[in-house]
Amino acid sequence: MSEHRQGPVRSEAARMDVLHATARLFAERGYDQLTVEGVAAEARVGKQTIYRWWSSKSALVADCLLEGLLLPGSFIPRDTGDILVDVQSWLDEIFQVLGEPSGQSLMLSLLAAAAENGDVGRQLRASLGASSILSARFRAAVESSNLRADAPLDEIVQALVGTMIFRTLSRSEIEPHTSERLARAVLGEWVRA
Amino acid sequence: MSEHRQGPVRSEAARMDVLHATARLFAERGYDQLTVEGVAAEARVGKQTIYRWWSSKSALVADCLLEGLLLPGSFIPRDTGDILVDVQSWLDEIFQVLGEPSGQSLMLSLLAAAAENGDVGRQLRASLGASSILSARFRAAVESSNLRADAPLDEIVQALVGTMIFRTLSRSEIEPHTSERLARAVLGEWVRA
Amino acid sequence: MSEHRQGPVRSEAARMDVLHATARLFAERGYDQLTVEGVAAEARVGKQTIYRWWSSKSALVADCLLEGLLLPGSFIPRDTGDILVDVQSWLDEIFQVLGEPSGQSLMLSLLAAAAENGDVGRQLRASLGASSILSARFRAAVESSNLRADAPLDEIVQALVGTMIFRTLSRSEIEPHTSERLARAVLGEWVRA
Amino acid sequence: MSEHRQGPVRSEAARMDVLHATARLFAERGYDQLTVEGVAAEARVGKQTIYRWWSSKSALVADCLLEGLLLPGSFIPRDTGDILVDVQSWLDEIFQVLGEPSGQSLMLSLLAAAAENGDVGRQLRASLGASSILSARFRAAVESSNLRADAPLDEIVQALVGTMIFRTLSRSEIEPHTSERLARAVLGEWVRA
DNA sequence: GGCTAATCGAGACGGTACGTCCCGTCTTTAG
DNA sequence: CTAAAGACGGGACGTACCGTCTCGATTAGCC
Repeated sequence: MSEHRQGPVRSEAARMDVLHATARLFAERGYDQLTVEGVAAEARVGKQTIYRWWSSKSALVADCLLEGLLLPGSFIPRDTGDILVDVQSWLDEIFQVLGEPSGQSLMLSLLAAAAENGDVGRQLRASLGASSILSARFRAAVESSNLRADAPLDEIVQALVGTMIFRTLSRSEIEPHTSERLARAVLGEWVRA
Repeated sequence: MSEHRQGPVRSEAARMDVLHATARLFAERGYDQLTVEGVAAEARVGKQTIYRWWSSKSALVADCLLEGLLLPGSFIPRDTGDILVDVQSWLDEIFQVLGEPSGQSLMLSLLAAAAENGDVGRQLRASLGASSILSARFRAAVESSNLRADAPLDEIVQALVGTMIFRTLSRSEIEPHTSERLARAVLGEWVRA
Repeated sequence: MSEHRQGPVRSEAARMDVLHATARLFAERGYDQLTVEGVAAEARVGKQTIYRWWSSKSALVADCLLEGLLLPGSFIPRDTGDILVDVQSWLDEIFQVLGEPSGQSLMLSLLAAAAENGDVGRQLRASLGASSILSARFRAAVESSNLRADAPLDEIVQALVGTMIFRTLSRSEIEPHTSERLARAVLGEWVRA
Repeated sequence: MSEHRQGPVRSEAARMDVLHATARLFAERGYDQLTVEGVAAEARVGKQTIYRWWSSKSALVADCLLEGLLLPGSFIPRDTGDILVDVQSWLDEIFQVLGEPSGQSLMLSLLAAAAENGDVGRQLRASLGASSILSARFRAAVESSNLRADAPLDEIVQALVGTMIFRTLSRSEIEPHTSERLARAVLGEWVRA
């Protein structure tokens, strides 16, 4: 009854080879040095096998992101009971990574990919935005009355992540107390003693 | 005694032709469709004339940004005396522009250029960050005691601009009351009745 | 005792579909535009079905030639009793066909195929050379004493056919009286009053 | 007054590098193994430099032929005073070369190129046809009354060369006395004691 | 009737070469 | 010495086919 397709089926091995090669080269050389030809060579795969399933190099990157091959295991915010402190140390950790050249250039590459390709952008939102671990921490804080129930959680997350992105793009140096000021600026209003 | 140079000096006409051509093509086709060859043709200029004075296409874009050829005349926040209201309407205006395809893709192209080239990024900070008109409005609000004197102005500006950038990159739809919630999230703490 | 095979035997339908598709595409587009993939599609046959039975596209063409699908029904020389006249009008007919673009390009394609593949070349010899209808006419002329018994028939046929091939390859225009001069040049010696 | 073009002029060095590389690869590997990419690599030249000046690989071959880089110094017929003998030994020499695999495959490659590209074909005619050294020998024979004045020289040359081509394409073995029979078949009529 | 093996269509696979676009450098002529 | 024009060596693009392989369905002979 069902619709049957004849012929060979997509090779999962080839698919993963391509994605791993993409991730490897992306991390090594960055987004704009990434080439489809290079990925094909690294993955020992025909170029056509890439173009058959992905429309462009940015689609490759989006898919890698989806498979979790690009971002290191998310930064998990601590839970000391004090949301302000936890967000501060979360920001510190991130600024730490973005302070290193490799961390910075990985982020810039991701942003370049996101600027070029909507799927990468949306994927990035999924990783860093409302559905992220940070969001979960905020919801927990609301639960435990550490945050006011009417706090605009999405906007707060976006403001924090957006600041990181803006600072990365604008190559801002990290000054002392940045995390503290930022956390207080955005969260201060909504924290309960 | 002094160092004399023979021959004609740099042609200002050629310089502006190049920058205008860059701006035109950037706006029309976006950053990654922009090519040095295309700019040279559009400006009716030899390629070498471009490479003599600029190091890459991203340097061209950075220079255009500096000359104010890319961003439409800055959004000037109103001054009704109520900073919260003024920031809200400023955000509304911006979200309006970013809601249109042309505004969105101009912004995405700028972000792509900034991700690729530090000068563009720093230039972007100069246009949108601490030295921006929005910052000036905040300082005025502090002056008039509409904002607390200890408000972390830079962080606030970064949070607002960063949110815009994050939402653009992640292709977020603009929902009603976004501006209101965002302004309150970030400014609430620091506004004085 | 004998070697037995199980399973279905070669499909004659598929075989003819392939050969007809080859002949059609060969005539339409010429030899070097001919592709195995195109033949498979035109014949609605899997590529493997072609590769199972033929080793290359030139083998396909050789087979078509063998089946008589490429050359239009051979040019049959008249028999007026005067071999010189008959050869002349045979040459006229052929030069006529080779004068038209379609005839010329069919011939050129055949020559390309023959240059690439020995089987095609040998097949061409079988069609045009010693075993051809022209040869038969010569033998008849010898029989009826219209040609000397010691006439080197093979060399004469080769000289006539070879001239046609050379003129085709070199894109020579056909001038008036060519047939007459050629027939006399090659045959004159051997004709008997 | 005259039309001046600015800018660099075609590089003669690059031109000759390309042609020599083409000739080398053509002789080594034959026409259908010849690739534009391979020529570019061998000549250490950008592909675009080839495509800028030649339309296809067959145009490269035609140009090589024109520059005399493909055919070994023409076979020069002897002049013993007896045209029949001289043509015979000329044919022997050629059949000798075409008997060797390398000579045969060079010829087949040339024929393939000629079948594909009219310029190659016309060039081949210039090298082997009416303007050839063989033709000159025939004219000398007419001069010295060794050949009848009304002998159709062009047709005779074409018949001889055409036979060689046909025999090459059809992979005919060379039998003893072929040259003799062929020379007599085509020339017999016109030779004077 | 069930089993085995070869056929068929379709088409994914690793590759090679295509012809084009653009890079950044170099070369030429004009002013 | 600058400028335009544009040829140069090079690298990547996205496409077309190559010849091999894998898949599910079908079909012919054998037990």
